[in-house]
Amino acid sequence: MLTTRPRGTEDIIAPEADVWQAVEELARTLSHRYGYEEIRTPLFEHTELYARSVGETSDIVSKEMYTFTDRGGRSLTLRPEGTAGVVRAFLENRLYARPLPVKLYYLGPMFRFARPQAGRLRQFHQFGVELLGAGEAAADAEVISLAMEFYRHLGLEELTLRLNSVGCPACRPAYREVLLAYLEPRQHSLCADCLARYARNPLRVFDCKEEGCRQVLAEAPLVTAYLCPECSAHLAAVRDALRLLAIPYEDDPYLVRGLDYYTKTAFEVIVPGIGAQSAIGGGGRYDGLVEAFGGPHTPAVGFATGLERVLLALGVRGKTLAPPAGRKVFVAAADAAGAAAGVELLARLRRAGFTADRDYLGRSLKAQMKHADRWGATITVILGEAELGRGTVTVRHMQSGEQEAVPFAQVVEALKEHLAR
RNA sequence: GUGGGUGUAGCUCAGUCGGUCAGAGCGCCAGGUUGUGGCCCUGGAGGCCAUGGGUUCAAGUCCCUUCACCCACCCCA
Repeated sequence: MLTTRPRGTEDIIAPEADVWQAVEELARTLSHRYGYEEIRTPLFEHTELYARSVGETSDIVSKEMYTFTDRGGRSLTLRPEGTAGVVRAFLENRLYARPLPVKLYYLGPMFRFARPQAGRLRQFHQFGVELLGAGEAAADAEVISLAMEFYRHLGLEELTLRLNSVGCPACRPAYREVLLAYLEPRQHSLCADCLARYARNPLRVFDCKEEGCRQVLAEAPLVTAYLCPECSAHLAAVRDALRLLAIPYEDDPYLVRGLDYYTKTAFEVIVPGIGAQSAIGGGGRYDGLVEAFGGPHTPAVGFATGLERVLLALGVRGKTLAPPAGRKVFVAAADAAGAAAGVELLARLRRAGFTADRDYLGRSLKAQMKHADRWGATITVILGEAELGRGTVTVRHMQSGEQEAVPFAQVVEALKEHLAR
């Protein structure tokens, strides 16, 4: 156990770590471009926060939280998702007093205690945005637009955007009754899981893939048919806005997100080929959450995407992000005198912005050359008594194998020219 | 929480009906070059064959336990 990482966690090591950096950089760049600013909330919050926002009956709260008691006897929970913490911070820091809407993005680890499988870890990473203080359908469309742009920049294709509305406190309760009335005489056809859902959160029966349940659902009343005029108009407006942005989508009346705080818009992005967990991102509107926490009425909409799943999708398609520009210089020493002179040269190269390294194992020149090659040096500078006697260094271009003598004092300048291209 | 699969060197894997079975390729280190990488040749390091039991004269090789990983269900990112 000493050398084994906890189940469902991963070490991210180069070269994969480079891909992570590229993806994260894209997330930040795009967010800023859309006017979002970063928010860094704690990795753990009071357990109560999640219980009251995500919902007691949700799977996340009922069986997936990493909850612990600290030494002060408080119940804390490692964040299972980002929205609750952002909303808490929005209120605690009185961000509602800032010019609305407040646009925030976050990037970091989330924790959920579930059995790991393809695309599912116990510690995973999300990039998400929250747009608080805007109730217009255009806001929903913007959030979706940012999400789709993120995927597009990464080169992900074959994505499907699924769209639905889950109603609001004005219409959902009534629909819930209608649905319950429909399901009640058909309980015998439902699977065990759905019977539990029927009792706790009937909307989620729509998630079921069991044949029996699907047959029952085929005739079931759909939430979209029972939306109040406001929700109905909102959904239509979101569709219009998406068409205006030329973002393709599919209406999915069966899409019901598992978190209690969603109202109106719910959406999900699906990608094929990454296993059973094909949703790489999702989000929706939560117009009542801020108010439920005692804040001012603040309609809001957000989105989050799982970075592990994004990387999976990238890998599946063999897409690779551009590697960092090669400016790697290795300083090799032919002898002790060269090694001494190389120390100073190495420092100069690094100060000039080069990625530069040398040998620290006292290895032969041959071994140093081999190491330089494996390391990916574009240029190796060779130093020895012969060069020092002439006041030069030998610059070897690793790809072509060509070498030239460059005056010791002008090495940095010469390499800048060589590697400028 | 449930089900299925897997677990031999750093990596990918061979190991036949239990009896030289502890191996290969790649990688790593070194030598072949006296100051020079990529190809080639040679040599070397590295494994309580996941773990703990059991069966047997004898077990990576059969049986069971545990753990881990993978995949699927649940659910979601």
